[in-house]
Amino acid sequence: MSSTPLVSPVSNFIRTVIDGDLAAGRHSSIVTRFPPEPNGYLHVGHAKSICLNFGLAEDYHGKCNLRFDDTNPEKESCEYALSIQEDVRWLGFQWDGAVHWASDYFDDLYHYAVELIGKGLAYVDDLTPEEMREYRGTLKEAGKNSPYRDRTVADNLDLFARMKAGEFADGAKVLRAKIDMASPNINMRDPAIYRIRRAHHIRTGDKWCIYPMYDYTHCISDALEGITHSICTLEFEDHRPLYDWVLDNLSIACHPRQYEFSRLELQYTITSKRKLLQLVNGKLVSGWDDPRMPTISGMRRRGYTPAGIREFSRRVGVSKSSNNVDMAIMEGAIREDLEAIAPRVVAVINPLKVTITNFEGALTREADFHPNHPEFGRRMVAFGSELVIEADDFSEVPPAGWKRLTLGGEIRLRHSYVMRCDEAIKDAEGRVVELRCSIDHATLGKNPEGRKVKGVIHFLSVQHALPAEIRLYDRLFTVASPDADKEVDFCNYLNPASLNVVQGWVEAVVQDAAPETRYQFERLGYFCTDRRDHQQGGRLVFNRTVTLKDSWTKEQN
RNA sequence: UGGGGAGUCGCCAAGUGGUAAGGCAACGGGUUUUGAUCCCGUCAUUCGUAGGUUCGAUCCCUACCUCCUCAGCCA
Repeated sequence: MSSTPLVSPVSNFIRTVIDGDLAAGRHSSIVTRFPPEPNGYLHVGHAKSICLNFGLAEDYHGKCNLRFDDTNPEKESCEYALSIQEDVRWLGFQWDGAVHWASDYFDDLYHYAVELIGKGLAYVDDLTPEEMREYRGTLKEAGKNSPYRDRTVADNLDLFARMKAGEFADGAKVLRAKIDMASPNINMRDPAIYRIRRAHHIRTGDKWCIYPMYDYTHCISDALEGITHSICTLEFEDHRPLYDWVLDNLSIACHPRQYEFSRLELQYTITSKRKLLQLVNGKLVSGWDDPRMPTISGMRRRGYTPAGIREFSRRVGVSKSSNNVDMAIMEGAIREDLEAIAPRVVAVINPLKVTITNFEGALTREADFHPNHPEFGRRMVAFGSELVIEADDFSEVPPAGWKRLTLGGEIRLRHSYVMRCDEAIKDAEGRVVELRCSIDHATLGKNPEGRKVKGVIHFLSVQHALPAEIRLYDRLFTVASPDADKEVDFCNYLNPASLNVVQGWVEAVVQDAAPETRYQFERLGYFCTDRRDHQQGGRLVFNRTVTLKDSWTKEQN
């Protein structure tokens, strides 16, 4: 039931390119692709890429493929591939046709390699990895040719066939593209395109002992699928000449064009797969889907909505400049969606007992689930002689501008009576432990006469409320760029208060909520029943997705 | 002068040789039985710096400055 905002797409350089290609007749429609390696869980950066690629296909009435770049069997697993598909679908996208795999093209890739060898454009090299690094040169010095570079086509053909046949040990030889060891672009200094690796592949099993490299595979896979615009992040800019070189030298008619955009950097979080893995392995978070994680599964569990994440992606746009996106943009996008779709309900997370001294004759009242959407329905708001309110809503010595409860003061109990606090009862240490209050029986559903009551606070009738576990999340790191300093381990910046679990009370209507049900707890924020631990009709567990905007607290600081 | 990129409001980000969109944030004000939402208003004489071309430059040219990125048989 996510809302679909009727907003126009934001202009960006990729759309400009597409518009030009379409206008010039270079393509009649576009085909994009989202090409993850199934070696980990997707994060918010991938979410941006998904929204970009699938979004472009939608906007231009084209197609978008999901293709797994599964050319490094040692790192890949079916579990990852499955989670990636689930994440893409959850975000609200559907790939064109069946899922594609680079491994679908292993035979083609092999034959194209043979074609390259036949043209004298690839050779089998016996250099060790260390020797290869030495021969490669440096950023400022040209490399030098391998002594094996001039093997004959016949020898290369024979050697490559034997590599495939398993005659050589892992790492003993590689197939290299023969380009230019003096190129200022290191990617063009005879890059390896096939290596020998006896590893079990999740799809081809033990059929192959040689596997193609990314640079060689990606462009051919794109071409084979008829991709028109191959969009990736900026670090592949230097690889584009190689992408083009491979396709220019092969008998493939299709030549997709690669475009690069800057990867997303979100403040107070990290998106490095390696570091995310470190958090999981080090048990610093509960798992890949810990609600504090910037993974898609983590954001989902936290309560972020697909429409909210899509809107976030639209708002941050696509460019080539490095960025450091303010969390407020994400939170704003999430709140906007939740504001429209989340039923309102009451919860008290830091309870203070209130006794109503003149309860006799008090009534209950119906209240809307959403102030601007009567179609969401209504529910009864229970009242009782014993209530709980937020401890924060009472102050003996209120600061200037206070609109909440204070000794002798009146407030409106949301959806109920106007209440006055007559007495504060304290414990031995002087802490307020209970309030004795009285209600104005004439104020149910109407304003009191002769006076204005500004403040409104929420409450729950103890007798009717249900206990619930409420998990309050804050940012995972204490600094905006936790991994900016290479000298300091980002774990030093973990926020010790990123998770605060409290026992609170909720309205009984939420009792039968299914996992992943979203609510606004009035005046507190948006919450979502936990996917894993919440039990419908049983143990109630809520995750705080995001707080409400709070101009009062902000003003106090 | 190794190659490749980027520099427009606090954070994102359009834009074009014709006189700086939008969003987020912020700040005022109004409505409100959520200090929420909603509504109204304010928020870059200026586009990294310095020159040049031009009637006119953020956009073209030159030089400079800053930042990012590349030396896996990873992707």
